Amino acid sequence: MAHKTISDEEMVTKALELFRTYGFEGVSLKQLADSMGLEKASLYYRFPGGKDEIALTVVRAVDAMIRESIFKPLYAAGASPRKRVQLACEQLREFYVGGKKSCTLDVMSIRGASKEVKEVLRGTLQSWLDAFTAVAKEGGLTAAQAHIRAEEAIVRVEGALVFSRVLGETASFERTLKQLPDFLTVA
Amino acid sequence: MAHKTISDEEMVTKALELFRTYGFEGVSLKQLADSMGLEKASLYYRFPGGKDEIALTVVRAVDAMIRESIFKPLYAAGASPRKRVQLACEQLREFYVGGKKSCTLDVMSIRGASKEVKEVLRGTLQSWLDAFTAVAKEGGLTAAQAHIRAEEAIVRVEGALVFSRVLGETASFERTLKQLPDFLTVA
DNA sequence: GTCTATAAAGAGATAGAC
DNA sequence: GTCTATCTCTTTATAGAC
Repeated sequence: MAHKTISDEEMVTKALELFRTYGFEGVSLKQLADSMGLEKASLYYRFPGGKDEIALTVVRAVDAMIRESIFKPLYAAGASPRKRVQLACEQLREFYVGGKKSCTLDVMSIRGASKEVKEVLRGTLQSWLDAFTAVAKEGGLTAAQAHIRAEEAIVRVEGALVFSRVLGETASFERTLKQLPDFLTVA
Repeated sequence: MAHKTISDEEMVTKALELFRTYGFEGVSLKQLADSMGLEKASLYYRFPGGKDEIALTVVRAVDAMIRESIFKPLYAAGASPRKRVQLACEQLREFYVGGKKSCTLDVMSIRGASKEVKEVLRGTLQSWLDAFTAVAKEGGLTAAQAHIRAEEAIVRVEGALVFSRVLGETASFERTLKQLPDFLTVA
């Protein structure tokens, strides 16, 4: 066929890859179009709002993705709280590719993206906090303790990703993930 | 006078403020010039390499700044290791304005900046790691323990800054700083 | 050492053919 | 649903007056 076809899902995947690497301001419509095998104008057919709308779609997709693969299993009964955290860590490892890829909460929260994008990021982080808090409570921690541990757990993951990016290593990210199951469930 | 004058130091201060807020790609020469009260062309007189050179100057200045205000006091005898970490935390609080400002290690390490910039960031982080490790050893931790604690301490600071930025709060940053003196010196 | 003016390339965005 | 063509604005960068 003369015209390229690419599913919405693939478009979001390509866009996510670019945004998480170069940040919102660091990605141009040409880069986005090239990565999808389309012309710039074609992107406006699917995303009339341009780059802002693409970015918003991406962070919403990431939100849905990790809600499904990480937060939801944390609430699911059937396995022990510790085991569920362990599972969540495996998903985190996969999403961040062993610490080699940055977090959209980090790179997309640098000023430049729209208010809507920041609002989505805020919601994602809050849900992450809630999920970690819930599982920590179930693990036996007090409500206050659970909240603090949840916050610190996320802080460590985000910090390890920054640390890993700057030093070009992944050991700190791996060590951080290993700590989480006990950190979130053992008083 | 008809022509504006601004010291190199003030230029770097203005540029740092912009870069740490908007990231490398998010800052234009016009923004830089405006913030300094100069025309774009005037920036090229002082920084013939353009934006790349300005960014490099900024991260080098930050490196020198925190080397002097944070790392050096950590090595200075006279106070207990714990007290020295406490002092370093006060400097960190000041530099990050209580958690309201981002870290250049974070925002400038997102792809877009030059290799030289990344190399400087890497050096700054390594020196930070060394300083925290040294004080932790002095505090009584084993070499292996000290290194891990140093790494984790930095991870927590960087993570708390990201967390604070996304949620628009500063409590997590403050809590993180409060932990550091004991975390780095008590086995 | 800073300015005005301008070049050249790239950005986001739209119109209209197919 | 994607294309080519084009528009406008911004970006980086340079030339030359003062």
